[in-house]
Amino acid sequence: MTSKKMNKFELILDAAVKVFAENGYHGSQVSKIAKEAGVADGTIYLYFKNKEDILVSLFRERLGELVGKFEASARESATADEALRRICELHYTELEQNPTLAYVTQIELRQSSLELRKAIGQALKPYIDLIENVLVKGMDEGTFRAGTDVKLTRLLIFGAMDEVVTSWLISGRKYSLSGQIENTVSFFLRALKP
Amino acid sequence: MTSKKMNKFELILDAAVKVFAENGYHGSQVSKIAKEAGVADGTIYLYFKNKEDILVSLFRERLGELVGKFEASARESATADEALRRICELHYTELEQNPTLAYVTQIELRQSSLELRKAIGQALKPYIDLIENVLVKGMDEGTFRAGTDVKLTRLLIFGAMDEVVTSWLISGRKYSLSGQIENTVSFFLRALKP
Amino acid sequence: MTSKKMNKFELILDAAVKVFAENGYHGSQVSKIAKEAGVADGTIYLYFKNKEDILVSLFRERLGELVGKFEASARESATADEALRRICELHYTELEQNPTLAYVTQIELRQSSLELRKAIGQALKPYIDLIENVLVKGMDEGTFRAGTDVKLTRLLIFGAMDEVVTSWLISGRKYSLSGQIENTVSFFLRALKP
Amino acid sequence: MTSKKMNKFELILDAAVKVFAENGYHGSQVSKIAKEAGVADGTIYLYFKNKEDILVSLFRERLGELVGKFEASARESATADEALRRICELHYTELEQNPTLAYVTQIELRQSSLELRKAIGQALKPYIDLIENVLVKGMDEGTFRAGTDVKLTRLLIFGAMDEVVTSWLISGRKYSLSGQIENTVSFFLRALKP
DNA sequence: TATGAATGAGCCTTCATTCAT
DNA sequence: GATGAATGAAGGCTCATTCAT
Repeated sequence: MTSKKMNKFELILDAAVKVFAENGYHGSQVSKIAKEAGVADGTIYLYFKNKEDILVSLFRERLGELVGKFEASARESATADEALRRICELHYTELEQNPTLAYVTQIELRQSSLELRKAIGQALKPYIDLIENVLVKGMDEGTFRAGTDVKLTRLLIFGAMDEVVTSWLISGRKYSLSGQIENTVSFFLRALKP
Repeated sequence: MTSKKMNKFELILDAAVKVFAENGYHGSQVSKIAKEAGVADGTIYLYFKNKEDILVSLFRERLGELVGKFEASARESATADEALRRICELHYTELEQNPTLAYVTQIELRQSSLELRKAIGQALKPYIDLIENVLVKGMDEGTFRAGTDVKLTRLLIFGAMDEVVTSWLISGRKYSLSGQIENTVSFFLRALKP
Repeated sequence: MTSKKMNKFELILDAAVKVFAENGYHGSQVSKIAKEAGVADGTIYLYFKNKEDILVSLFRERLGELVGKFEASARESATADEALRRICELHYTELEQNPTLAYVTQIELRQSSLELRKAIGQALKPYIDLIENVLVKGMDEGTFRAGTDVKLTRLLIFGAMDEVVTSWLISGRKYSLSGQIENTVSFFLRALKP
Repeated sequence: MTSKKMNKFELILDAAVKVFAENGYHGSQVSKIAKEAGVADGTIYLYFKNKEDILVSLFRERLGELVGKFEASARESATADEALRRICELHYTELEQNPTLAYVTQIELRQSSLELRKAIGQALKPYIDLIENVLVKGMDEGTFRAGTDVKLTRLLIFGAMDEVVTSWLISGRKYSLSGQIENTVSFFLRALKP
C-alpha cells in the first residue's frame, strides 16, 4: 500500500481538500477532516498548528507545486509571447483538470481572515513575480511595448484570468475553461504589443 | 435631522458597514452591529432575515447605488472608448474615496458561502452587463474589433480592475488608486482595438 | 414563588455550591451547574466571566456574609477573651451547620490556581484582620501578653482552627466540631495570657 | 556519575518537583515532566500508574524523608519541650531551605481531589503521630498539662505551623521563616504548660 | 414596533494514556 | 525496558436567534 508509506501530512492535506471543497472552510469541522483522512482528531494537531494552518499549508503545498510547473514552463519558452501563452494555458488547464483544488483555491481560500489573505498573497507572490519577469523579458525583446507599467500590468493579467476561473466555477463549470485560452491570450498580447 | 426620518433599515446598514470593515464578517457579532446602530439585538431581526441577509442587503443597496452611477455615466458617454474610460474612472475613484466600503466589498464580502457568492454575483450582474453593453456598442461603432467574445472579455476587464483594487487595499493603500486609471484604460483599449 | 423573584445570580451560585461539593471543582462541568440551576449553559456567562469566576464569586459572596457575622459578633463582645471565644464558636458552628459550604471552602476552593488562591486570600483578609484587632484589643486591656507578635499569632490562630475544620471534614464528620470549641479556645487563651 | 546509577524513578520524581513547582499540577503536562526528565512520555507509565500517582509518590518519598528527619530529631531530644522546639525548627528551616519543595507541598499538592487529599493525609500521618507522641511524653513528664486533648492539640499545632508556611510562601517569601520559630514555639509551650 | 434576557447547539483544542515497534 | 506517534474523549465558551413583555 502506498498509504502505508504516504505520510500523514499529505494524507490529511488530501482529506482537507476534499472536505473543504464539499463544505467550505467554515462548514468543515476538524473532526470531519480527521474522519476523511482516517486518523484521530488529535492527530491533526501533530501536523498542523490549528485549523487555519491546514488551509495555509494546503495553499502553500498545492499552489507551490503549481507555481513550480509555471516556472518550468516559462523557462522552456523561447519568447515572451510564448511564455505568456503557456502561463495562461497552465492556469486554465490545471484548474480545469483539478476542479476540487480549483474550488478550494478560488472559493474557499478566499473565505478567510485578512491575516490568511496575506499568507495567501505571499504564496502567490512567486507566480505574480513570474508574470512580471515575462513582461520585462518581452520589453527587452521588443515584443511588448516599452514603458509598460509592469507592477500594474501583472495585476491586470492575473486578475483577469482569476476572474475567468472563478466565474467558470460559479457557473457550475458548464463550459470549457481551456476553451477560453485562445481569446484570453490574444486579449493580453494585443494589449501588450508595441 | 435626517436621522429622525432615516429608517432603521438604513441605520443598521450603516452600522454594519462600519462594523464589518473593522472586524470582518466572522468577527462581527450581530450584537455589535446592534450596539453601533443604537438598537436592540432583536430589532435587527425585524429588518433582516439573519446575519447573512445583512451582508446581502448591504451589497445590494450600496452596490446598487454605485451601479446606478455607472449606468448614468455610461449613458452620458458619446463613444464606447469614452464609456469604458468612465467606468474605470468611477470604479477606482469611488472605491478610493470610500475605503470603508471598498474594504467591505473587496475583502469582507468575499468571506462568505457559495450561496452568498452567488447572491453577490447577482448584485454585480448589472455592472457586468453594463460592461458587456459597452463592448457591443464599441463593436457596432467599429471602435472595438469585430468578433470580440463579449462574455469572456467582460470578465477579463472586470477581473483585472477588481484585482487592482484588492491589491491596492491589501498593500495598505500606499499609493494612488486613481493614478492607475490611465494605464488600465490604455491596456483595455489596446486590447480591444480592431 | 420566591424563585421568580430570586435573581439568577444567586440561583446559579446556590447550584454551584451543591455541584462543587458533590463533584469537586475540576469534576464540575459548567453544564452540570446550569442544569442544577435550571438555566441554559449560556446563561451562566451572562452572570459570570468564566468558570473560575463562579468559584471566586461564591467565595466572595458566601464568605462575605460569614465575615459580616464575625464582625458583628466580635463587636458585641465586652472583652478580648469573649471576642476570641465568639470567633471560634462562630467558625466551628457555622461550618458545622453548613457542611456543604464547609466542604466547598475547605476542600474545593483550595483546588485552584495561585491566582485564585490570592483572590481567596483577599476575601479572607477581613477575617484575619478581625483576629488581629482582637489581639490588639486584648493587649490594650492587659488580657493578652504585651509584645505579642500579632502578624504571626493571627496566622497561628487561623491556621489552627482551619486545620481542625478540614480534618473534621476529611474524617467524614464523624464527631462534633462544635464540641472542639472549648478546648480550642482554652488553648489559645493560655497561649495568649500575660 | 550517580546519574548513571540513579534510577529512572528518582529521575522522574526530581523532574516532577521542578515542573509542578513551575507550572502547578494542572498546568504540568505529563509530556513536560518526561521532557524535563529526559525520558519518553511512555516511560513515565512504566514507573507510575498515572499522573496523580506521580504526585502521591512525590509526597510519599520526599515527605517520607522529612518525616524521618523529624523522628530522628525528636528521639534525640531529652524533653518534650525540646522535642516540640526541634519539630518546629525543622518544619520551618527545611521548607525555607527548599522553597521548591515547599511550593509543591503547600500549594500544588493541595490542588487535588479528595481522593488524593486522603493519600496526602496518610503520608502526613506519621508526622501528626509524632506530634501526638511528643504531647503524650510531655504529659507523662509533667511538662504539659494533664488532660490535654492530644487528638485536637496535634491538629492545632500542625495547622498553625502549616498556615504560617503557606502565608510566607504566598507573600513571596519576603521575610525569614525561621525567624518565626521562637515566637511560634513560645506560643505552643505557653498553651501547653500545666 | 421594540426590547434584551435567555437560549442551546455547536466546535476547536488539549492531553492523559496506550501500544506497535 | 524504552520509545513517541497516535488516540479520542471531554468541555469551556460563543453567538445567532427567539420570544415574553
